[in-house]
Amino acid sequence: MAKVDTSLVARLPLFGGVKPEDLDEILREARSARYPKNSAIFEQGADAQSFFLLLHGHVRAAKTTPTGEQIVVRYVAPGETFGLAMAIGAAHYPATAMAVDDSVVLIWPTSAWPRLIERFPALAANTLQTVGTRLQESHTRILEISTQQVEQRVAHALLRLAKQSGKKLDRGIEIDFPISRQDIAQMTGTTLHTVSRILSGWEQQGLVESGRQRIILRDPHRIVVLAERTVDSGPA
Amino acid sequence: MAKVDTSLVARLPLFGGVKPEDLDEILREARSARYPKNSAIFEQGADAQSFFLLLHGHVRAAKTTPTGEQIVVRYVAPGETFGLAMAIGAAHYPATAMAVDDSVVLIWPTSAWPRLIERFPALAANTLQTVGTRLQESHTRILEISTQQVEQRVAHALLRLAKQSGKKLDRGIEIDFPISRQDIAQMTGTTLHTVSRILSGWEQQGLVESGRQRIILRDPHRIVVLAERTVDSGPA
DNA sequence: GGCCCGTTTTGCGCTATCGCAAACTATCGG
DNA sequence: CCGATAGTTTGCGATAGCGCAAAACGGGCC
Repeated sequence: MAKVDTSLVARLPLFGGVKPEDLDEILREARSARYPKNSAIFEQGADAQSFFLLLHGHVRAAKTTPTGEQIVVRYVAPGETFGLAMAIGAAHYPATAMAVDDSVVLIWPTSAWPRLIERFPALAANTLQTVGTRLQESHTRILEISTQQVEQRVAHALLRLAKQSGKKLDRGIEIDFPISRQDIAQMTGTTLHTVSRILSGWEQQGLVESGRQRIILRDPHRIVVLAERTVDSGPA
Repeated sequence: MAKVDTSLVARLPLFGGVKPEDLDEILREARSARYPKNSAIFEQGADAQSFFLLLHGHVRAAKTTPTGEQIVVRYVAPGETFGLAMAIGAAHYPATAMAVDDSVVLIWPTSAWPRLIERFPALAANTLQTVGTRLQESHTRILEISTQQVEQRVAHALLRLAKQSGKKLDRGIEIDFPISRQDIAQMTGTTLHTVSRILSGWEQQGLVESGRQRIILRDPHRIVVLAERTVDSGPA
């Protein structure tokens, strides 16, 4: 049913070690769907009926507290899976997924997962690998929130976004999907006000160029320096 | 070689869906070892030559920054695995593991993992599950550090420790391994001073009873209330 | 072309929490 | 039994970052 080009997805880590003909079979179980910019893909707490592979676009996964505050768990880039609640044995999605750009995804029913990993054990191994990597990143993030100041955390966050979804311009590297100050605040455990102040400062120093939901790193190297700078003071 | 009683480990989540005779085979690949209190099991950055299953005792996994600050990634309770670097495709341990109590572990060589999961796919599925669960917990922790104040975070941390490794006393619930103010600070992203102040306060209110590396929750219910309390003020 | 709405910027006072320093106190080894 | 050591408590000043409020700014829509 899915008229997805096999060759496009064959190289993804998820399918490493899977034979081409098997890949066909796996893909046959999926359907594809398009989500317009700013549409919800699934909501935190909803039944985890499907899991997803992002083909085009960008998806924001965010977790909300009972009192309404949000954090951005991650931005999903093309080629990555999301909504893997079932792999971890959860009946409900632990976060909300929203397309931040027009996005195209492959969708498998959660119910297909047990059969898939039984027939294709490499899937489980590959998924374990990516989930494990995310766990590590998550720990790194905890380490940063716990030990660094806001400016450094913002620097790290932007550098990561640039690496994951940066678009090379001659003026610098642009994060190639819409992202607000608020979003960055939710990635770094601070407020949009503080992020705004920081970016304003950086803009004056020529480190970044930014506007409405748009950020260009003009001097990535100096931002790296900022990110690694130890707490103590600047020039005496 | 391992003279471990099969029945003791058969019920662990890791071995769910594994036939008893297979379990024998798996265990034959492991050796067991004893680590005295405060001895290191592996160091962050070292070659990930083994992975572990904790049988008795308690292990602290901590991550260190280049500048020496630490955070506690988690406390490992009996029956849990740790040091799974290979499952996530890492050649080196991303954290340091230390026995906080005299501990007994099963040790498999990392090199055995690929073969094990090939022969026993349930192992991969089970591990995926536990790693996924840890990922979720990790996200919850980020959410807490980002949105709650220190007192609430400490409350949550203690409640979790109590649930995971609490020993029922008639005076309350005791966390049944040695844990310092510093440790709790490293779990909650604060300083030992702040933790000390908070616990002192709680002690006066009869919420806890604590001493040197020892904490008893005397009134878990009221601590739950504290943990969930929204930021704003107390009684007017 | 003008209006409306979501985003961003910025000022300002406030405070939770840190950081340092110093005193105190269990616990363990001898 | 006593001293050394690691952990804990507490005071006090400093401050990074928050929270509120208001203004400026785009950009798209009609």
